[in-house]
Amino acid sequence: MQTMQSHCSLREKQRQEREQLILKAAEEILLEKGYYETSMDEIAARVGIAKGTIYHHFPSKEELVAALITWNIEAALREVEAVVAADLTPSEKLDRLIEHVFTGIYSKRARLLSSIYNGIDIKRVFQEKEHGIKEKMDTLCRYTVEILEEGKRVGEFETSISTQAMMYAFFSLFSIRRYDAILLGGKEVPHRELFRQLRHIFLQGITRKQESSDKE
Amino acid sequence: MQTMQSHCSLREKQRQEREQLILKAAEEILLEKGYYETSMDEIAARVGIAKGTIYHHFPSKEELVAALITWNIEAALREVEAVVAADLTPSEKLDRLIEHVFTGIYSKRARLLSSIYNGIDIKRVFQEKEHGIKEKMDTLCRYTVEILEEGKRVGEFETSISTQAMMYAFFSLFSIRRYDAILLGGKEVPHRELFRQLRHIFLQGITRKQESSDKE
Amino acid sequence: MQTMQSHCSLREKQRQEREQLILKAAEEILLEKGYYETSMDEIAARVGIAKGTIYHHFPSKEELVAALITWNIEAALREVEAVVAADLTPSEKLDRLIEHVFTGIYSKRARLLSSIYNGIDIKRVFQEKEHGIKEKMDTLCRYTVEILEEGKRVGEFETSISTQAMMYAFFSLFSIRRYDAILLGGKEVPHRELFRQLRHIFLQGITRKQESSDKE
Amino acid sequence: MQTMQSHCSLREKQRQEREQLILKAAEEILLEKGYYETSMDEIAARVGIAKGTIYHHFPSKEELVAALITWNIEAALREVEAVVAADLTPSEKLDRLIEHVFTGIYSKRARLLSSIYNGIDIKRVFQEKEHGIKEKMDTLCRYTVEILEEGKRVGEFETSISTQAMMYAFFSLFSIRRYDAILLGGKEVPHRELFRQLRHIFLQGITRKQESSDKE
DNA sequence: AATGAATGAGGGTTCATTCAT
DNA sequence: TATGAATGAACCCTCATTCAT
Repeated sequence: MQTMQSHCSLREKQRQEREQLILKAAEEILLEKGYYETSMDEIAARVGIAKGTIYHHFPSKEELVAALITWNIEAALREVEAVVAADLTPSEKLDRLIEHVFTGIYSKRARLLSSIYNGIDIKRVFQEKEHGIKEKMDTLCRYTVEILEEGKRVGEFETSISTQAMMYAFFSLFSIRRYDAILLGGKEVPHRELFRQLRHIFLQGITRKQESSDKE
Repeated sequence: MQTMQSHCSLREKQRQEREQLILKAAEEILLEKGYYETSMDEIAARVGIAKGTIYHHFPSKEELVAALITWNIEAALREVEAVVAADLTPSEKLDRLIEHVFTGIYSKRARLLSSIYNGIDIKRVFQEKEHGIKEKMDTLCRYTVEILEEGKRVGEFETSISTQAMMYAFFSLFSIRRYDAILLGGKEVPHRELFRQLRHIFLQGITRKQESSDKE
Repeated sequence: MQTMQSHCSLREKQRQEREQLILKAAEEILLEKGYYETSMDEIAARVGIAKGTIYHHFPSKEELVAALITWNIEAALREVEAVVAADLTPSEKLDRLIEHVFTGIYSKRARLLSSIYNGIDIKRVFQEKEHGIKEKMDTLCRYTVEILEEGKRVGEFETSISTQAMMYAFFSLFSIRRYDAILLGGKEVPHRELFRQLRHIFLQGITRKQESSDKE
Repeated sequence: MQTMQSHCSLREKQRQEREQLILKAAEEILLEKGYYETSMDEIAARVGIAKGTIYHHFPSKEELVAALITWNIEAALREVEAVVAADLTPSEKLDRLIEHVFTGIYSKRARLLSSIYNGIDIKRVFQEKEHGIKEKMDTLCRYTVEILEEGKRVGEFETSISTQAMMYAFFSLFSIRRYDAILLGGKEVPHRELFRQLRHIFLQGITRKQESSDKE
């Protein structure tokens, strides 16, 4: 029985490892080529397994991508939770969050999540209840909203700006890499510096000023 | 001769009308479904013509989309030119530009242009010289850069923030609608108000302050 | 009435001229590209008329090609008839015929006819009765057969070789250009000399020898 | 290991068999209808497989045909090599070669090879280096040239006829079946006898004569 | 469980032919 | 009658998914 146990868990472990490899490969290719230009063949080839094997782990291409997204969102969620739980002022928390966004933005995760919200691509996967992607995303938002509203309460953030607008501004940071092609034209950028300045713009934009602000 | 004239121009007019119809339909479906999920069949069906007819107007799906993009960029370019040429302070110019972006953002144009920079999708079309899309995009950027740098010169914008960073921040406004699904959750928004606030965040973020700014 | 007459015949003349232009253009492109790679669009473009106009002269692409073939075969037939009617020995007649073949082979006509018998391409057109292509071709053959058999009667050609075999050998001369690509490899040939030698091989091959020949 | 071996080779064997079936079917239809009238659908249907399956074996229609041609040329090459290596006089070698041509001519191979040099059809496939078709064809020619020139050296063939002309005459034998439709008119022929006589014409045509030859 | 060949619906594209102007 | 835009069937090819081994 024990043998069977360990046998099973070994199996299970191998299975999980394999699954990770598939997700890894899928992520890479997805980032390189996008959803539609990524074929199951290529994923299988990169992992070094047969195409059919992927279907033992994921029932369809869409589900594979959904799993990938779920996995990434959960990771993001954990990070955000840590930030929220930390003993910091709202400004500092937001700062950390932006740090994560940017560190991530030039890393795989954010680019993947961004490429996913690339609008139309895989939209349907998101709406489907089973993966709870929407729910997790909502939780993620709620945490951020909490920080912002706490910031307003303690007078750090401008109360005349709706939290929703702040959220939009915050999320728009995720999309920044999309404009590399236009704004860089091939040149390299010192990412850190760019990040520092963008963070400044954003924080400056939402920070509370003594003598009010926009009256229009 | 007159007959020929009018005959020709009638033909030509009909041709152009049809072309517009095709572009219109393509734009709609493209916005709904994205590049890959949009089939020539469906476009034809929506216009109410045969699939082959599309190919009398556009040599390929890619070219059809390229035409659509070109058309939209040119329109944007004209608007930006008008703003640049106007007798306004840099702040006011930028304000107008953002106005356009937002008016557009909840219009087809910006969503289309945004969905285009969706990363990988139609990238190749962009690089191809013939359409001059890249060039027009560059021109568009240059205009914006001019406004920003003029603003720095006259002391309206913060000189310690690189123009590039400002550009990134500005362009990120284009992507805002992508987060509707997460941040709205189906609710409607008072777009005008959201726009006003986002504009505020952005302008506030780049505006020059008396008592310094970036403390990091 | 007379006016109408002449009016009609003028019309008719113009019509015929137009038809010739179409046939001419079709012939050119057919020779360049073959049947399937030749499009009605291209033919119309080369003539400088609208595609629809071709259909006022020829009910279909196949019929257009059939007309072209018929036209060429009739011309060939006239030439052969002239040779047959001339006051020459069978050897001399055959010589003239070969001359025609070769002069033609490096001319449009033979290449066209050859490209047509390129096997499969337009086979069906040939079988169709209406154009009488088959009949004309048969007539053409009969003339040649007559020459060969007369040659046998007067002792010029080898009687132990069947006329049919001679015919096959004779016709095979038509296909010679097909091997240019392999046998020339880009080099130019002195066609006249090549022709002279091939004629020699053929005539030598069928000429009567004193001491018989192949017994096997 | 054994299992894997046999497993692999079984797979591989099946694969090869299937590939042969596809080539077989393609050959048949190609001969019946020619390149352009042959559709992948029909090939698949004749084999009794799905269209997509063909693409697991050949990356495109052109490549499928190229494979077919390559296969046939290689077979021809082997035969020719055997003849060349044999201990025979040039005349005898040529005789054997013609034998092959004719045996083949009423077999699939020669008809296919002939239909291929049908001018424009599949030309491009030939020029492409990868298949080495051109090279193999050249080798094939070289062998034949060797025989002819050896024959001239030993006084069997007429030195006043260029080897090139002989080659043209020789190759023209390949095209003979094309004239069946005209020269046979549906009747059957005793192929052996026809072959004997054509061979005679050809050999007689190039054989050295005591009392000169070409009188022009 | 792993394999990878087979499937077949679906996509983009071409082009002979039709037909309203 | 000439035009050329519209048509739509047919083609080649791709790829997510299935299934026999």
